[in-house]
Amino acid sequence: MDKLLVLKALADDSRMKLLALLLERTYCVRALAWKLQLSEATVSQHLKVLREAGLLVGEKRGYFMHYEVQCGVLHEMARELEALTEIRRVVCSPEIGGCPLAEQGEGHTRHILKETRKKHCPYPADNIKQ
Amino acid sequence: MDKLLVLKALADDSRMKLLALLLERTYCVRALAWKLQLSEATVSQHLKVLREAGLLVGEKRGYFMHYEVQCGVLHEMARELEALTEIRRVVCSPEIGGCPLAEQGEGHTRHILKETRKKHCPYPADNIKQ
DNA sequence: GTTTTGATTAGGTAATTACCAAATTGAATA
DNA sequence: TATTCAATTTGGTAATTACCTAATCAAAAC
Repeated sequence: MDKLLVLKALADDSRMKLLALLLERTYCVRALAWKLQLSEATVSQHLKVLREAGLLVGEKRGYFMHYEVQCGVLHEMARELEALTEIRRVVCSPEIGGCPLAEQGEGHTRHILKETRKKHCPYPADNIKQ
Repeated sequence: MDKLLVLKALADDSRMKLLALLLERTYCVRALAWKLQLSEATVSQHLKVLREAGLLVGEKRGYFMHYEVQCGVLHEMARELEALTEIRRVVCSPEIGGCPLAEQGEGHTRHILKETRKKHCPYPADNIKQ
């Protein structure tokens, strides 16, 4: 799953409406266009974006396309957002083993010298350039 | 929470990276710009988008801004995606009480007459216009 | 085989977005 | 009070996107 592609697909009002409609039942493109007050071409393009993100799978039945929402991708995406929140903050605690940032070679150690900056920005100006 | 605003904010690679970085710890804008190889102005604008979506809250401490990721909004967003998947399909089942779509005045009843279309598109062409 | 018809693609436009350099802001310090 | 400096805003550009109409495609019906 391409996380970014899915988010971009979801980040549009018309496409969210299409998903919601297609979750409820099957609609032909003309019906979707009518519901959203858009041209069929525009709807078709939105459906393509959703398809390319993996959120829809289409199948032609008779005259009409039948689109099915891939709930699995929605679940996966939700899980990805949850996973983000699980990132824990790195904190300096000299008492119990020093500062994990000091070893990263990211210029953090310098701050220990400059007290005023230590508390504020782990990347002071004179440490970033170059 | 403006769902669409949050999705739009998340649907960008740079902004996702900013969130991930800021979840781990505080960075000054210059540090973020350096990490992402973007100008400080650009990063500042991305931070604004994230702020306006409610994903970040900033506080000035000394010279520097301290941004905090609002995990609550991420959780909410994840929950919204889950909620989407909970939409259940409406199905016609004449045996147990007829067709729930027939009463919606959406032109569904007509399909019962046109057998070939009934199975495919609930909105045939001649039923949509106007 | 030709016609019909739902869906897609092509071509073009207006609006939005991502980016940068330069100017501005405003809190902290000297 | 004046200066410093991180962050933001402004102004401008190139790329992307959402939308339309018209043309094309492909399956079904005749």
